[in-house]
Amino acid sequence: MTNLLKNKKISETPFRKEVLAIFGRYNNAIPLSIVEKELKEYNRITLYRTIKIFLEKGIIHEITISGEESNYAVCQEECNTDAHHHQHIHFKCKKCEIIYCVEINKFPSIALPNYKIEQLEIQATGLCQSCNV
Amino acid sequence: MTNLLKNKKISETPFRKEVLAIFGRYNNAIPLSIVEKELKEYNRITLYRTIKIFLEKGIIHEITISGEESNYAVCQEECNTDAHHHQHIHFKCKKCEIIYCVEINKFPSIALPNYKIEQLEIQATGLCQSCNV
DNA sequence: TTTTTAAGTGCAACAATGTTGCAATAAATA
DNA sequence: TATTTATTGCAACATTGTTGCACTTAAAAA
Ligand SMILES: [Zn+2]
Ligand SMILES: [Zn+2]
Ligand SMILES: [Zn+2]
Ligand SMILES: [Zn+2]
Repeated sequence: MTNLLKNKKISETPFRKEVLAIFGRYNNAIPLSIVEKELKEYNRITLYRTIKIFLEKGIIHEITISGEESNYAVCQEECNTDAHHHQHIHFKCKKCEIIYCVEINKFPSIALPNYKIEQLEIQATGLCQSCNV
Repeated sequence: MTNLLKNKKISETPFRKEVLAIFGRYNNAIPLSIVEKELKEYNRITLYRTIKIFLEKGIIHEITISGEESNYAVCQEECNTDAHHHQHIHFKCKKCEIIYCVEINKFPSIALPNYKIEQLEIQATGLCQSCNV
């Protein structure tokens, strides 16, 4: 996790390491508000810039759901500035409201007449492993 | 289109009719900035409240793509406050950048062990009918 | 390791976006 | 038409995100 910053060719500062460590402690996507809560003290602007560069460099990716706060989760290693290479869906649990990145082996494909589909992004809602009892 | 407001049980005001007419003139999703451009003069707050109630009542739905302005498109008749009943995907063209609501007859389904999936939302990117030549 | 260079941080100030209370106004209902 | 109810516009505010610039820190070179 630590060498991720070096791998992505951005300076390894204490603040960035700390933010990255927070993401690492969760195995689901988290909103900025949680990052802020976990940081004892921080500069609002620096945090914005950190999130921005993490997104640009493919360190994290953003999950947006209409009417809700954006969530962020660490990317796969292969992601970069130009493209994200995820083979997962974003699953939001209706009960615990946690958003998970769920790996999926056979990604569905759809065809639309006259359209050329290059990429699919899937968001699912329902009950997660813990809540589906 | 006009009686849509009555059907959804909200007051039929000149402003609301005008905003609804703008959505009706497009056959794709549009951002707030286009609505604003089409309105000769308008009150910013009233527009926000109009969009908000349209969303709540299931008159329009919101399409959010990470890092981009939200887009809005008219809903199917069956949509309501509690649930949207769309059988379509959101397709964003890489070239013209327009976002379309594309009807799809066989909606894909996915299964995840231990998860209970209740709803899927799909966003696709590629080339639209016009740009795919 | 020290020096040089490049990048990151924090402050101030600003811009954009969204919200709320309240009085005036308009729409729906009786 | 009169009454009730909902909508609108204003002012003021809250939140979110951005930019320029000086200062500090990290990385690279010597
Ligand atoms: Zn859950
Ligand atoms: Zn993800
Ligand atoms: Zn196109
Ligand atoms: Zn749609």
